[in-house]
Parts: sequence; C-alpha cells; structure tokens
Amino acid sequence: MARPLSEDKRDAILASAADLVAALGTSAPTAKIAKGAGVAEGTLFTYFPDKDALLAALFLDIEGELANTLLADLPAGATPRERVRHLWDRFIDWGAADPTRRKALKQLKVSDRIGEDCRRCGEKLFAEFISVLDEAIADHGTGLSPDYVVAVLNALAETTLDFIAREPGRHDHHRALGFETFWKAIAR
Amino acid sequence: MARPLSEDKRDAILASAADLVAALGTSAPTAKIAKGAGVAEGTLFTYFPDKDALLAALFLDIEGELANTLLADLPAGATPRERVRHLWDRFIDWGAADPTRRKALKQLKVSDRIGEDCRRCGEKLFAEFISVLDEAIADHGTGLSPDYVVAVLNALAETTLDFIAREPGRHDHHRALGFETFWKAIAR
Amino acid sequence: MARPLSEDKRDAILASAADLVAALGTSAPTAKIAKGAGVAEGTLFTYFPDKDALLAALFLDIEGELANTLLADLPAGATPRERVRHLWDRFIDWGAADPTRRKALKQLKVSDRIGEDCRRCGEKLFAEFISVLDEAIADHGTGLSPDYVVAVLNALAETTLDFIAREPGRHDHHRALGFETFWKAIAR
Amino acid sequence: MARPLSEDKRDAILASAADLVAALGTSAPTAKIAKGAGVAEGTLFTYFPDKDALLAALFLDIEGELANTLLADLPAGATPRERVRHLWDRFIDWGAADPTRRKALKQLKVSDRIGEDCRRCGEKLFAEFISVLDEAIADHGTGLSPDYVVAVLNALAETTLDFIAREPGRHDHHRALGFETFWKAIAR
DNA sequence: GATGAATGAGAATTCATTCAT
DNA sequence: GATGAATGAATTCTCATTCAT
Repeated sequence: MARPLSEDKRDAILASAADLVAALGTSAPTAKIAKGAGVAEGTLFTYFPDKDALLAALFLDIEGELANTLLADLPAGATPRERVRHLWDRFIDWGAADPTRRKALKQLKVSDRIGEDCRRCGEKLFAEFISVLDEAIADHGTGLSPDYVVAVLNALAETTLDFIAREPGRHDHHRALGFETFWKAIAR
Repeated sequence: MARPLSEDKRDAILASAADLVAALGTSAPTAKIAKGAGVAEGTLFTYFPDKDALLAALFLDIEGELANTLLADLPAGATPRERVRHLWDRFIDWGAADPTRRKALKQLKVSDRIGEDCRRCGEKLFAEFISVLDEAIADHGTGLSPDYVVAVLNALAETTLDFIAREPGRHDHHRALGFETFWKAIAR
Repeated sequence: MARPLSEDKRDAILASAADLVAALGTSAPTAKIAKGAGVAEGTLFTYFPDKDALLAALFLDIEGELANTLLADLPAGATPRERVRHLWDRFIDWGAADPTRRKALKQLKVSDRIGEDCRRCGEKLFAEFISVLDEAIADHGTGLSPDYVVAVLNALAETTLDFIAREPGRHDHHRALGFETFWKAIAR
Repeated sequence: MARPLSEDKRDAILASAADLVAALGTSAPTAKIAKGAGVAEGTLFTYFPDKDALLAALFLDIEGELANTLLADLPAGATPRERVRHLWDRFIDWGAADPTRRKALKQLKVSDRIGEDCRRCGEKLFAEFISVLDEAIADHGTGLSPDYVVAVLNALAETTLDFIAREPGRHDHHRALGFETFWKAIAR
C-alpha cells in the first residue's frame, strides 16, 4: 500500500470521540469528532466505515484499556483479599484519573447503538479478570456466581467513583470504604 | 374554557415518550413520540413547551412513580430488617414489572439534557424514602451516611434487575439474593 | 343577532396588530396579535376571516387615519403656501407622534400580502387630500401631475421623519427644512 | 484543498435570494432559495452559516453593486451639475434595469433581520459617492448636510423609479424630471 | 360569540455519508 | 490517502386556521 493508514490518526479520532461522546453522548457529530482529532470530516470514514463502527471501536478501546489496567502489576504471592483489593484499587484509580473516558463508557453502555455482538466482545476482554477475581474469592466462602460478583463489584465501583467525583479530596477514604462494602457484600 | 388540556393526552404523550426514550434514548424524535401517543406532531408542544421540558417531565414522572411505589404499604410494626426488605422488594418488583420505564429512566439519568435543577427536584422525591431507610438501618450498626446507603441500594437494585431481566423465572431468587447482598454490604 | 361583534375588540385587535407588525413585520403571528389585544386566538378570526384580511384592514385603518389627519383644521382663507404648509405639518406631526404606526404602514407597503385592490382603496382615501394639494399648488406655476407632486411630498416627508426619528429634539427644524425642500422641488 | 467553495454557487444563491426576497420578502424560504440556485437545501448553509447571514450578504451585495455603479465612468472635467446628473442617471438606470434587485433591497431595508452593524457597513460603501456628491454640490450654494442631500436624492430617485416602473416607455422623461426636481430641491 | 386545544403543513437547520479534486 | 464541499433526509418547532366546548 502506498500510504498505510496512520495509527496516530486512528488514535486521535478515538481520543476525540471519547471526549465528545462523554460531553454530548452518542449523538456527538462525526464532523466535530474529526475536527477534534485534527483531521478532515471525510478522513474519519477511511478509518471507520461508519459512525456505529467508530462507536463500537471506542467502546472496545475503553473496555480493553480498563481490562488491561485492572490486571497490571497483580501481586503474585499475596492473600486473596489483597489481590482483590489490588483489582479494586486499579479500577477506582483508573476511573478517577480519567473521568472523561469513564463518562464516555457509561454513555456507550446505555446506548442502543452498541450491538449485542460488540457487548459480547467487551465481556471477553474481562475473562481473565473474572477468573482472577473468582479464584481469589473462592475461599471467601461465597457460593455466588462469578458473573454476579463481577456485576456487584462493577456496581459498587461505579458508586464509589460517583462519590469521588463529588469529593476528589476524599479519594482514598471512598476507595477504602467502597472496598469494605464490596468485601462484605459478597462474604458468606 | 374552550377545551381543557386533557390529562389523558398528557399521560399518553409521557407514556409514548417513555417507550421511545427506552428504545432510542433521548434522541427519540418528537414526531414519533406524538404518533405513539396518537396525537398530532404539533399537539405535543401544547403540552410541553419544548423537547427538554418533555424529557424533564418524563424524568420526574418516573422518579415520582418509583418513589411513591417504594413507600406504599410499608408495614408499621415490623422489624427494621423487614421494613428495609419491604422497600427493597418494592423496588425490585417495580423495575421487573416495567422494564421499559426503568430503561427510560436509565437513559434520562445519563443524558445531559436533564439539567441540574431537574435532578435536584428528582432527589427531593426520595427524601421520605431516604429518611425511612435511614431510620430502619440505624441499629443495623452502620455509621454510613444515608446518601451512601441509598447509592449502594440503588446500585445493587439495578444489578439485581439486570439479572432478573435475563432470567425472569428466577425473580424471587435474585430478589432475595440481592437483598442479602445489600444487607451485608451495609452491615458494620 | 344575539351578541353583535364588539367594536372595541376589533379596535383592540387592530391596535395590537399595528404594534406587532411594526416590530416583527407582516410575519407577526396571529396568536401574539390576539394576546396583545386581550382576546383568544380564535376570536381574531371572527373579526377577520383570515390574516390577509386583518393586514388589509390595518393598512386601510392607518391610511385612513393619516388621510383624515392631514385635512383636519385646514385654514380656509390662507395663502396656497400656507395651506400646503399646513398639510405638511400635519403629516410630519402625525408621523413623529406615532412612529409605531408609521413603521407598521411602511412594512405593509412593501409587503406582497397587501393586494392591488387594497392599495387602490388606500389611494382613494387620499383623493380629497390630493385635490386640495393640487389646487393649492396650481399657481405655484408647476405643470407637474398631482400624482407626482403627492409622491414627492410623500418621499420627502418620509425622509424628514427619518431625520426627526434620529434627532427628536430638532423636530421643528427638520419639519421646516423639509417643507422648504419640498416647496422648491416642485416649483417651476 | 478538496473542492474549493465555488464562487459561482455563492453567486447563484445570492441571485436566487434576490429574486425570492423581492417576491416574498425576507420570509422567502431557504429551501426555495436553494432550489432556485440549483443547489441542495443543505448546500446553502455551507456558504452562509444561517439565513440572517445570507440576508446580510445579499444586502451588502446589492448595496455594493449600486455604490460601484454610481461612480463608474464619472466624467472628470465636467461641471458640477453634469457630474451630479451623471450620478443620478446611473442610479435611475440601475434601478430601472434591475427592478427585482431594487425591490429586494427595499425589502431588506425595512426588515428587522438586517442588524445595525450590517447597515453601517452598507453606509460605508457609499462614502466615496457621498463625498463626490458633496463636492459637486458645494457651489450649488446649499448649506445642507451631505447626509440630508443623499437622503433627498435617494428618496426622489425611489419615487422616480416607481414612476418608471409604471411607465417604462417614459424612462427618459421621468429620469430628467426627477433630476430637475432634485436639483431644485437642494438649491439655495 | 368566545375560547383555546388540536392540527399538520412548512420553516430553518443539522448531519452521516459520498465523491470530486 | 486526505480533503471538505455537496447532498437530502430527518429533526425540532411555529403558526394560520378549525372546531368542540
């Protein structure tokens, strides 16, 4: 190929899309997204066949980033509780550090423009995370299904992040409180 | 007065809006909403000055309905746990019975078209619910703030409803499980 | 007839129409005109079959008022110049006293919603004025057609009124200057 | 640059707008203007951000054309009267040759959609014309302000054009008569 | 006769997508 | 491949007019 698609441009488009979807929802115009990325309106469509494909790519990009972040630096020889706490802290720190991307993800999750296929792909990205979590939790004595535990973790992490967004100064407090809440919620 | 504004028509518009917002998000066209309500396109604007006002009214309508539902038939001489369980069951039953309205509410909550004012009005509707919950929880030993407890309840109820939506046959199971999860989550 | 059409209401509608046409042009909404007149939207259409009829009535109302004003108190035994000066002053004073109605008339004159028939009716209202003017001017030596003289008078009066609108304090100055200009313009 | 904005299309839109504003006033629909220009409805808005901007551009376009026309071919070594007569003839010939554009200009002048800023820009276009006229008139002995002289010229030219519109065969007669009227009007 | 809710045909404007340059 | 002008369907909202009360 004479000129290959530029990875930089693709990333710039995704980054701009995240900003605008966070601010305007999935109805953010492609023209504004292109402008925010510093490319021409038409260029967007050489990187993504249509707007839905862009939104899907954005969804998977953010979910993938989150999934990777959660697992990084997982302490090997730690207690289950410590390992879960590590996952939890990763989640909270990621969401607190990048509220825009979290907001964009929230918008995408409720949008009907993200199809079932795409959602399933998103779930797969968390497969390893789930198995780590499940294993760590095994002897916490709970007979809960992994799916349920993940859903509870996710729900409480979202709640925690909402409180941190309102009181950024109490980040550590809310993070710890959230974890305690979660740990007890799933205990048996 | 010539012909009074019809309560029925207003309700039909709100009902149609709930359906379409659930399905399409806040970008649901007013023309479709009007058609769904069986009125002319222009009629919608005699009941609501513009689309944002309609969305705000819908938001408050659903929140009000939920708030009222939660408090109905609250058993007077019951233990705190029973009282909270009652609130919880009401929430779950409401959401499971009307998934469309719940979905619409979800969309409205993340939309930037619902202003801060409107959100504050919405919160006021739950004031009594919060005080009942707070009181009932008092000797559960938790020093958690009422706001936090409500947020946790809401997050876990949403999670529970998602599971019921996937497995309607296990309604009672998930409802009970969700309550246990909540009750432990906030215990101290 | 049980209840005859109320002259007051008709007048109120015309007055409100004058205000709104002056401010918004002929696209002033009938609903606003009705509100300004203190009547219901539908009532307007019992007094005027449609909007064009209302605009036509307004046009003739203002033209009639002007025509009558010009001829009032015409001094009988005065010189021609004095008589023309009297007409001129009447015109200027009318326009300066009621800029809103003048503005409305201006809007109506350029609007395509005033048909030829209506315009001809308007001209008839000035028949007597024209003959008075023509007679007074006869021995001013001009062989100009009455139509032309009227048109020139009208054009210069409009110009004079524009200057008075900008400098209300110099009303008398502009009025006198305008008359001198006119008088020389048509001299032969 | 992909495809540059086409000067031709811009001109076609302005020309179509002139026709339709002349016929229907400033309420001429943008859809009809676009169709008249042979472009899609949306294309109009790539050339003008909104309808008001289009109307302003049209206003300045016509005023600019008129201002340029007036000054073209001004005879250098002619008497003042001849120079003013030249300006006058230019005005009349322009208005008689293009009654549609004149009508459009008339509509725009009375419309409240043309803002003060735009009107001031329009006036600037006539600055040179005014100074030429003022100079030529200097020893005509009049102490009138240039503004007033221009206003009188404009008013009488409009009147003259109205008569020519009714009797196109007597173009030269009315043009000469109008000039005499003007010349005497401002004499001292 | 008076009222104002109901109507639906436009109105201006936006926007995803295409395609000439 | 990159650009951005061109397109026209879709969207929100307005308004003259009708008609049930």
